[in-house]
Order: sequence, then structure tokens, then C-alpha cells
Amino acid sequence: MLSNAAQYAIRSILYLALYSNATQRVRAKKISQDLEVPQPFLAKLLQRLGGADLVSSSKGPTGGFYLNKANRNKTVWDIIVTVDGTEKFNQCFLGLHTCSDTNPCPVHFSVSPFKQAIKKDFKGKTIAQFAEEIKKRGTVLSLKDFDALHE
Amino acid sequence: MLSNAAQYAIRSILYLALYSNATQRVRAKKISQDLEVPQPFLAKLLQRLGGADLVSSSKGPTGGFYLNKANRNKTVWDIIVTVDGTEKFNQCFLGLHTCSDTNPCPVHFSVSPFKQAIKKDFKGKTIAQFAEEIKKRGTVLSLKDFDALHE
DNA sequence: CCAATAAAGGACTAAATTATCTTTTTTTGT
DNA sequence: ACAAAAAAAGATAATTTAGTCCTTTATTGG
Repeated sequence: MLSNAAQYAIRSILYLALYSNATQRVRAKKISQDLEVPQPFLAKLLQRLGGADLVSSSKGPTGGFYLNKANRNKTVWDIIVTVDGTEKFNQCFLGLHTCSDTNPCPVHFSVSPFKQAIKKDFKGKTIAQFAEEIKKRGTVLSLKDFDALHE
Repeated sequence: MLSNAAQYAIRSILYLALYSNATQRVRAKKISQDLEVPQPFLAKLLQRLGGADLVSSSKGPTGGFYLNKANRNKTVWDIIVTVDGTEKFNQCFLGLHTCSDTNPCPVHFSVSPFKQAIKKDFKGKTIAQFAEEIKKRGTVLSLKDFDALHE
């Protein structure tokens, strides 16, 4: 449903929402280590996300990635669209591009409501709101317990 | 969520459930045309499905593929397991292999019920039952209206 | 100004998936 | 027996996705 790249992107941006701001920037290397994601691949990906105004960055010593106000008002759906495009996510479960409510495939009505729900969730909440929820609920972005490192 | 191969496999088997039996066999070429799936790729795939006892076949003129009794009692889940394995389907939406109800990722509780429901559906119904539903509801396996060709 | 640091950019490599091609084996009808 | 038809089998090719490496550019602190 999502490419590795899109998964990495979502996790990285939620990570930055939690642990960065304009003065506390995080290097690509640190993000890749904390999230256990291949470093050069992530670097490339962050570049793309920068181009799409989903993350901000600055060069040089003390440089790194962070989220500014605008970045925090984007949605998870924006990330998916930027990295994977919409087609992959919207596609019929059996790959039929004519599948719809009026011309359904055999599993359409099992699959469709959930996709709609997930999509609505991803479109309706900003990254900032998502990050708030993560803090409240204590959900997890990585295998490692890296919270300790940030306290 | 599913590979092209798994999608083709499901559609082909449901197709055979509807349009074949031990004496009315269907050639790989016809299936590929009706479902609009690459022919040599499908031939290979049907071979694998034969090996896994999900379809039956016979060689020579008048030969082709069909479903026997045993094949009709398999499930869509069996197809997915055979073609893709379980990992891909069960994997966390964000790719975290530690994600679970007790250690959830940020989208776990949006995504998890959906997966459970689909999986239950795919495990609980036989191909034969699925085919019955398709007949009743008139759902669709292809872009083309190939029903006419079978009447 | 200079050395160190970090992102940006571009070229390249690897792996997996998807798709094709060719040959062999089995079966059928004549 | 033989020719035609179809699946089985195995090798190969193309495409996409994932991942790496190297060079350039910008920024900071001394």
C-alpha cells in the first residue's frame, strides 16, 4: 500500500514534529540512526521532501532538518501524495482500474470503507495534530526507545 | 498490499470458479485475454498455482485449467499465502516490525481493524462460496464484459 | 579567511518484481 | 504412428524500487 520511501517519510516527519524546531535541527544521520532507516537513502528522501515544502533544512555546522510552521500544517496525505502519488493508494485491491461503487470487484465493499476511513484520517489531521496525539498516546515510531536520548 | 501476481492469481481463480469445470477447461491464453493480464506471466503463475494445488490442469488439445472439488474448497487467503507469503500482508502500515496492539505505531488503530476484517473474510469463505456471491451480486473481475462469451 | 560540517545534487549499483522467450513433455484426434 | 495443441519447465530480459557513493555548495565558528 505504501512504498518503503513513503513509510520512511512519514516516520521522519513525525519524528521531526516531535524532536525538532527552527533552532533545534536534526542531522539526517541522526534521524536515520534513530529510526533505523538506511542513511543515504533517507538523505535523498529528505531532499525531495524539502523540495516539496514538507520539511525545512539548513546547511553547515549546526545545520540539519526541522519543521517550520508551514511544514507542521501539512498532512500525512500530503506526504503520501508527494512520495508515492495517489494512484497506488487509491487502486482497487484486485488491480481493476474500473472498479468503483457502481462497478465493484468482488472485494470492493470489504475494502472500500476502510480505505475511505484511513484516507479521511490522513487528510483531515495536520502533522502538528498528529504529533500531539502521539505525545498523548505514547505511540511509537521506531524499534528503539530513543525518547531517553531527547530528555 | 498485494503484488500484481497475487491480484492476477485471485482474479484467475475466481474466473475459473465461474467458468470452468473438469470437462470445461480454459486455456491460459483465454484467461489472460479475458482478464487482460500478460499471457506468459499468467502461464507461469498458473503453473505455480497448480503446484500448490490451487488449480488443476491437463495438457494437450482440449487441455487447459479448471478447478476441481479440492481447489474450490481453498480460500482467497490460501492464494495470497502461496503467491506473496504472509509477511507483506501482515506488515505494519509504517513498516515497523515491532508494531502491535500493545506497542502501536501512530496509525495502528486506524489500520488494524481493517486488516483483521479483510483477513477474516478471505480466510473464512471458500472459493466456491466467493463465486456464489459473485454470481448473486454481479461483481466484476475484468474490464471487459466477457459474460457474453460464455453464454 | 579558513577548516570543518552538513545538506544538495547527480551518477551509479543492487535487488526484487514483472514480463518474455524457447524448448520439452503430455495428450488428443486422425 | 503422427501432427497439432496445450501445459511444464527453465532461461533470460526489462522495469521499478531501493539503496549507495562521490562531488559541490552553503554555513558556522575560530
